[in-house]
Amino acid sequence: MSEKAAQPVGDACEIQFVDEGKVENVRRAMKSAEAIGLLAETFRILGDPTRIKIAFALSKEELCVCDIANLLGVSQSAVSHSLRTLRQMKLVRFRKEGKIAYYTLDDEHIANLFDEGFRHVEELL
Amino acid sequence: MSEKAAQPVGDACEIQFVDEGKVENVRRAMKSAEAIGLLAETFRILGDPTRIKIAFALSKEELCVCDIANLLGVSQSAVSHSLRTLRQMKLVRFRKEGKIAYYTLDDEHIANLFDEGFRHVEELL
DNA sequence: ATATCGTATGAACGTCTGTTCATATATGCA
DNA sequence: TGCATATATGAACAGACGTTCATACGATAT
Repeated sequence: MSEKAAQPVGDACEIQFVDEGKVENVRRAMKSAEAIGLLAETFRILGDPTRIKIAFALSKEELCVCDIANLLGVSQSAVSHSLRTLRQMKLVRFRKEGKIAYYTLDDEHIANLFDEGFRHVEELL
Repeated sequence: MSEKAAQPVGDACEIQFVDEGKVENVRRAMKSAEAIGLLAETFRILGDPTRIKIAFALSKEELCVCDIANLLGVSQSAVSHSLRTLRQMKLVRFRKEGKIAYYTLDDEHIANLFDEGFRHVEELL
């Protein structure tokens, strides 16, 4: 009998590449695992209707938690939890004035992400 | 006794706004519910490590399923499922040549999203 | 002090999601 | 025709996620 059983019967194309050259190109252009992980995390955080509405609103105006909740029709608790998530990813920042917390976008790039994203989305409407 | 019990005991700031003017500005700048929903969905889809790696790779080169799987060290099945998700959001497109399916990014804007996103992320590293 | 307001947070619950496994389809080759 | 290859897909399971509810915390006002 032949020795083909020596090869682990895993998924297709175990070792060989269809286009070695292209794969090498991509390998060279690939970002660090950390960068990709952080970018995925950033997109994931923005990939929630509540959080993206909040972030988009904050890209237009500095707002307090209370006004965000009313504007979006979401509970104060949900907004606060969402803001914490956005904060942890350094997407928003806040200052406190008495008992009121005013939030803004922390990063200019995020507003650009929205612009670019809407450009993609408008082709789907 | 006073009539303050007439106000529903819900979350803070029931009816009044702290900054009516700002809220109005945001209201005017707000995108349609569909657009926001689609953008959130787009970000959500890209917010997965496997899918973002695939999409990023495809932003550099047209690749077949098999090479993507090997390049990223992910099972063929997982890649195929991921590609379907990306396809449904019109993020990637494919052509078939014999038994091989070659995928590419469907939208230029997505590559720009990556550029802008990495610019944000690099400030966190 | 005590009450109220704006905000934050922990726990809990139901839902959604990504992977794996098994299998199906379809093309190419012998 | 039969077999290997490349890809697609359905079911199922474990883990993650977002909201709600209750409550805590700090600041202001009475």
